[in-house]
Amino acid sequence: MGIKERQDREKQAVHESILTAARDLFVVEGYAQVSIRKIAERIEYSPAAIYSYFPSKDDIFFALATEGFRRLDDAIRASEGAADPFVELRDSWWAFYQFSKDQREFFHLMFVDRSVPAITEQWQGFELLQQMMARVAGRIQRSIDAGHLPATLKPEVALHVLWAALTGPAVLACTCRLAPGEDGDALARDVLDTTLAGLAAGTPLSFVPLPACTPVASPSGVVPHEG
Amino acid sequence: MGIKERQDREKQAVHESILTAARDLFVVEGYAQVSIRKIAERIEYSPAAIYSYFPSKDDIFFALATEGFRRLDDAIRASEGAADPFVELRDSWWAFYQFSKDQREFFHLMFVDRSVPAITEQWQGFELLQQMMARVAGRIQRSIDAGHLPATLKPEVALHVLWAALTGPAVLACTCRLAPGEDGDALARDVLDTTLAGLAAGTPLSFVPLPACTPVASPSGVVPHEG
DNA sequence: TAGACCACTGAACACCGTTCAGTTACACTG
DNA sequence: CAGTGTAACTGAACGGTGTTCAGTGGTCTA
Repeated sequence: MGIKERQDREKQAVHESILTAARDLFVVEGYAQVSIRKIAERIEYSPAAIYSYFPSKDDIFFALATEGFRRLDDAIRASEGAADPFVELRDSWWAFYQFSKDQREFFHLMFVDRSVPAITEQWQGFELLQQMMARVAGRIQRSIDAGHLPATLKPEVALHVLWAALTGPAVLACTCRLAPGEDGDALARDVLDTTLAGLAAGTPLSFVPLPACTPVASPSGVVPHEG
Repeated sequence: MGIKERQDREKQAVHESILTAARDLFVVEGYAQVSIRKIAERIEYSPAAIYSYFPSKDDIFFALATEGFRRLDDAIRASEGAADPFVELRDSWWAFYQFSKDQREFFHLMFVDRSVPAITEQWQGFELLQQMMARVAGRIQRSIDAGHLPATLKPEVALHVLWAALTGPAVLACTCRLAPGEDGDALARDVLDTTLAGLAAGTPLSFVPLPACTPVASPSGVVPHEG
């Protein structure tokens, strides 16, 4: 009874072809330029057919964002191998930044675009993300063990700090917000080295309340994040 | 001969009302939800009338982004006053982060949204931006003079590093990319303190070439930035 | 072979940004 | 005051968007 299998295979093939068409279009033209009709034309189906495979356009790009995390994982794993654990840690984050340049549209989808919903445990790429983070956290731990970073540093805190700090220059480059003539690579490198130096300096993190900061009343309404 | 003046005033009033309507709509609903037709309905003009005042929708939001820089400037100036120059410097960047939370949609327009074109010297807010940067650079200089930061540090380099690093947590919060349950404020504070500690540690910046990093061939095509 | 199922289509809906011919109200000129 | 020119403004349209839905046609099942 291979009929069901063949049908499943065929469905899967169309499913894949939609993703391939969407990827091909958005990698060169960006999210905003990709329409359901263009995807449909490319795979030689009617626009309506796509809705048998994905509930909405955003779901197609959510799937691509998930693929983006796999690609990022590959890039970070490819940066393994340096003898010095601290150099290897630095390579991880340089790979993260390089990913934001080389896979610009994927990066935008994963970290910038608001039409991609927030990260939750339910998301199918969540486990991969955790594995990826665990891998980098391992490199941080080895740097601690080797004495490059203070023993008081929690790897997961350092991980988030590095992640957030490096996201900055990556986003600025990705959204063309660098000052005219500014060197994005130099900026990213400076941010990376400064953050690593700051972590090495052993600043207490996530514990001290902010002293003497300008008090700002923040309206704490729940901000829905675009439908 | 006040006729021309009155007409100019009236034109200016409509011009303002368009910006006001656009601002009111996008502050609560976000850029994507604001349409020319909604703005037109709000100011009780036909959609086509708006094109007598702004060449395109993007130009309306470009004007609002410029206004956003004025608001950011206000927020940073309001953070002045701490006795210790290093605390005042820290307050500047905390104000920057708070701005990204309190004026979420403005921040998004200014630093994240790709439909806002790249910053150039021709842009009318460029001078304000430079003044704002000079003000913060002055705070950095005072921190150097007071011995909180090394004398070898170039204020403008430190400025860009802080800017880029703080943009990271702000963007992650703004685009809902924080891990479930993650405290955005704590992350921003950690990034800020780590970066300041890194700068204080006197890491050489913008000079050393990257040693032992994974070589990545970057396709250096000019990436046009969405029409 | 009859019937069920389901992938798929064509047409439509309600939007969008933008353009343009044409109207209308107003200021200036003779 | 009458006529003219100008510029603001409108209504309708164009070509696009994401999405929905009734209907069709082919394939598999009983």
